[in-house]
Amino acid sequence: MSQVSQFRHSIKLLSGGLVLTATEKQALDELPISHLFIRANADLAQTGDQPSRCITIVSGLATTSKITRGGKRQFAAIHIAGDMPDLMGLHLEKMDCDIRTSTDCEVEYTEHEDIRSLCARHPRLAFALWKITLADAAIMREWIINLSSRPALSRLAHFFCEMLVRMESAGLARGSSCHLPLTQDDLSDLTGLSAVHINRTLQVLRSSGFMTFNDSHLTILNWKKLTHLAEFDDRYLHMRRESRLMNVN
Amino acid sequence: MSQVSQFRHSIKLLSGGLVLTATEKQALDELPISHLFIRANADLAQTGDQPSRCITIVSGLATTSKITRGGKRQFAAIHIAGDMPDLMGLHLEKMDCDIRTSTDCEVEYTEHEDIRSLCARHPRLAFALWKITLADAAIMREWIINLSSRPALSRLAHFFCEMLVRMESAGLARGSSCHLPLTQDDLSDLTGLSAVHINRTLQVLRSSGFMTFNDSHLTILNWKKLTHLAEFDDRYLHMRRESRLMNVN
DNA sequence: CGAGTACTTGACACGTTTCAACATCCGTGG
DNA sequence: CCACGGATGTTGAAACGTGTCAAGTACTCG
Repeated sequence: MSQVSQFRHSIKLLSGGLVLTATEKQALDELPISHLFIRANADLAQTGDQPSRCITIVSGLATTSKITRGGKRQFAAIHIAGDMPDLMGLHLEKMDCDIRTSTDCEVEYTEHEDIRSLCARHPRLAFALWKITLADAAIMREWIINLSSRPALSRLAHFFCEMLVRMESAGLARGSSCHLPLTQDDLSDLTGLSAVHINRTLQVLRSSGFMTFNDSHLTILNWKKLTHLAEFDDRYLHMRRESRLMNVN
Repeated sequence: MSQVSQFRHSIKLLSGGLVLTATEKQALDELPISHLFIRANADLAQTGDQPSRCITIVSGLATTSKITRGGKRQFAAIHIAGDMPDLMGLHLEKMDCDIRTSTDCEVEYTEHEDIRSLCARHPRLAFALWKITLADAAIMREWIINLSSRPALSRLAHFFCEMLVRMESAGLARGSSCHLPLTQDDLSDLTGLSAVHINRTLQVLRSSGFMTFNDSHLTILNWKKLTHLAEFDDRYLHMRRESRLMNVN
């Protein structure tokens, strides 16, 4: 029996526990999927591309970014295992952003044509994929709020809260800790703060005792106080209740 | 013969010129739609709601916002005629944001159940609606860039560039000018800048000679220079070439 | 006429950026 | 083995953009 694809896994996971029928399962199993390993800092898609297939991340980190005139790269999203970062390419003619690996990545490719035909035949699977793009949009909405209305300390804290919940939901956290290989420069591009200020803000977070971020390792020591500081409310992530972080230490 | 709904019009417009088949047209015509007038500053949907229908704006302005702990309202999107601001409610269980009218609005309501059944029977219409949500997401991506990487002057200019292109595409602009009933407080919530700073920045924009914003009226006097100042590139709006602003004055 | 809303202005405070120097770590090649 | 360069992290001091507060104007509407 063939191994279940990350693609199928993502649909189940992110669709809020959709129970697949036998024919839906079969359709997913028959979906041609190719499996690839990609090095860090490689382009998965570039602005202006018209991709013919879409990516599911099996492992590693990737980012969605745009370049501003100053040449500075600014991140608009970060993607972890299970995410489908260029699903928008399925319906939009051209990519309006760059998608790059941030670490070595294992990815699956699925042809747009196959997905379209799958969606046409199985509306519930189409809805599940559609929902994934809507959940991604919800995250962007929250990022807009985070960027425009929270000072450095809360903003950075908010980012870490989001990442731990998402990593936990992807099965990549142990307790309230996870591997998160981002440099302070990455955090700068993610939060819109200067790298120097990220450094100082990290020190404040560390000294608060609520969390640490060292050696690519995020550890949250006081979830309650950190979420309060960050004004973090995980409802925008649209995850199922039972999969949420419940630690109250 | 019944009047063509804004819903149907939006699907055609935003789907990049989808040519509807006879049966698709019929399906759209048979879609039950109710028509309502809503006063300014009224809630269309609130955080936590589980809406059973979705809105198409026929006229007026609406916003998507979230409240931060300070009680400050921050906008994550602004919607004009033809937009479907709560389409995410079709697949997400609960609203993660508030949607409110900003002016008096004329709206259409369509039941989720009817849309779902329409989508199941007509995949191309499903794709068109899906694409609308993806185009909205693309705007949010650009807002993230705008908020995190551009100083007040470019940021505000960028917002005005976007609005003129969108209004033009909705048929609501005359030349390079449009009615845009937003207060400086609204602009503050839209750009993440203080109202006082909006005021000063507007003065700079005015004195630059590139544009004016007075009496709820936006006029762009030098499109080329303003877009350059704003780093505005309309490709993220995913409109069809021919509908783009072509004035180079 | 008074109240309310939107807009305007000035002075000052504060958060964040910038720049420049330095520390640390790590893989690579001599 | 050590020397080196490059990427990453750290620190200090100064400059700058933006926020805040407070006062005042202009306009509309009842």
